[in-house]
Amino acid sequence: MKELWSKEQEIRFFTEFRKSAAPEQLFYLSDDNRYYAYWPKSYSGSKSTLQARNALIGDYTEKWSADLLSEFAQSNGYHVVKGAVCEELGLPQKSPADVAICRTKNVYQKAEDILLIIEVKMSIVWNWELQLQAHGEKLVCLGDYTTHRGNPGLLRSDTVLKAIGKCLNVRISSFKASGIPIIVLGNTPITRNYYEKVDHLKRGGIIQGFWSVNPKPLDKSLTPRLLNNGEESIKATEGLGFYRFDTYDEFLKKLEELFREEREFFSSMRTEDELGKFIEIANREATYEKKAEKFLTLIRG
DNA sequence: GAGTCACTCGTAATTAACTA
DNA sequence: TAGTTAATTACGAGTGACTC
Repeated sequence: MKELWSKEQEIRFFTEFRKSAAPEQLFYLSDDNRYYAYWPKSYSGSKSTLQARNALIGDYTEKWSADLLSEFAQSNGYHVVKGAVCEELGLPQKSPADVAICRTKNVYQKAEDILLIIEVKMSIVWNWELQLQAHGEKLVCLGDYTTHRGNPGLLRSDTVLKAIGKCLNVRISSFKASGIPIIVLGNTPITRNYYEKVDHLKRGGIIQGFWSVNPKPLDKSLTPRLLNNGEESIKATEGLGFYRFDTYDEFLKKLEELFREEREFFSSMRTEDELGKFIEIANREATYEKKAEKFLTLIRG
């Protein structure tokens, strides 16, 4: 049984990379010689911007996401591919799919063998202090993302926009992309400003969901911790464009749902007269599937 | 070795919301 | 209406991987 994102995963990240990286590569060093993962909001000393950690986080979270999907893929006879390349779908070697579920295990994929594309946008969510001690070292959690200056993962508008851009690039690359679902996988909520936008993206068939695999991004004290806008971490948006998973089973269920039905993305800018004609022609076909096929052929013609 | 790109995150600048 | 605070956007930073 796989586990979703939690403090445990972040401890593993720091523990793993501390074997090969100096504390200064993973933590900020404050004026009073303390190592912080993020600058605490209460800290007022001199600050720097840590860059050496970025690529490590990207790599770690992509591997972790691939592992999270591996059981599901295997049980269905598919493969999880990290960094899948498919020129046809606008996924060149320079900007491959972070993770994909495919029919084969090759990095180089044909469009028809790709079943799901996943864009991973994850960060370190909590703040941590590395305490060096005489006998080893200790990681102490200092608080959730409301307590530090960092704005992790999908809480950043530019991260969300970048994810949308990449997904859109795949969608418009080829008609072969129109049946492949695309998911943005994160470990934070999204900001209120994007609630309606992610729902529109889902309804429009561009991105099938912004999924958070972090069940408890906020620490709760005896009284529930509220965000500035007066709400706790959001479970889902109205149109399910954003969805937070609380258990691995729930995640599996949603994945199965995604694979169960074949979908077709289409977009167009046609006059009502043209659309009416297309519908009339398509309606002459015998079955709903045939009607849809005919309609899509006409609209793409 | 130069150039390009993508990674994430700090912060300046801008916009929105609130208060007196 | 002006001043203040909060929220959001956009830019640019260092690094490693990659290509030529």
